[in-house]
Amino acid sequence: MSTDLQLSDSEWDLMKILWERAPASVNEIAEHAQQITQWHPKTVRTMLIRLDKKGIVSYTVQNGVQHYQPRYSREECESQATQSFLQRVFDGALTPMVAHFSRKQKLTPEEKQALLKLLNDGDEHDGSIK
Amino acid sequence: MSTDLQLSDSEWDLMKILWERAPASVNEIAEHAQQITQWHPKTVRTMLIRLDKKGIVSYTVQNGVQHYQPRYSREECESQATQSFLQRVFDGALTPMVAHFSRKQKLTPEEKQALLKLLNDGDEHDGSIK
DNA sequence: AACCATAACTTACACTTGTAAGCTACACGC
DNA sequence: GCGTGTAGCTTACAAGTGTAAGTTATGGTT
Repeated sequence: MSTDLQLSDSEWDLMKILWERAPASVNEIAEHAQQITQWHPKTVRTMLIRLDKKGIVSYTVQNGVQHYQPRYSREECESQATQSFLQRVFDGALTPMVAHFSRKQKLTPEEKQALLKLLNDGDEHDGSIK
Repeated sequence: MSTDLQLSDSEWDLMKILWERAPASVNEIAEHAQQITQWHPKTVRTMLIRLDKKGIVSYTVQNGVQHYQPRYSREECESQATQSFLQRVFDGALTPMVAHFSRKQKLTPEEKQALLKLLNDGDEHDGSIK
């Protein structure tokens, strides 16, 4: 299942809009897209058609107008993308990536706090060290 | 500077070989590549030519044979890739990505330990909370 | 019934990527 | 000097992406 879910850069931008406001007509989508990008409405439609062919979105017709919606949650797509990114760049491991960030001082104190909290919370509700 | 550095999937695989054994002849590279992929040596050459055109690798000629080498460190490329990945998928923030991982229980206890250590070490040698 | 606006469908075209094949030129061995 | 094997150069071709334009069909308005 979850056949592929490889989204291109632009597709991500488009999907983000869909996840927020689906189901939406092409016009609604194109309108919101233009607040972020320079896409012509025709471009938006083409992209939606392609996403549909790839099985990533679907549409229903309401009052003779197509309303598109994602077939996968943002979470699912994030998961796929993260996996394949980590695989590609860091050979599959998360730690080196964060290490990288840490080294480069790209972490704000707030982020550090958030991460620490996350990790500690996780510990509690998991608890096992095998 | 560092013009672009967007590497494709296959290019990453190839670059990983280069970072390990550069400078290396096409044959050496192709040989190592075949332990990982199914690439024909001609394919490897084509990829190197393209990477050269993109300014990502360079070569010197030794005994009439080209020896290729990266023009950017793996770190630099990782940095770029991570930035653009986080931007694309998580709107630029690292925390949600790790959160995502955490939720999905994808973190092994070892990874958690490593991450905690990282974050704490970072704190010490940085120390400032603005 | 005819017309017009708008939605939808079909087609286009250049660039990138994956994956090489074919041709050429030089270098070494006879 | 001539052939033969490699290294390198040129070309190819299909799928995917970015970015639409052109054409048709359909529903609402007079």
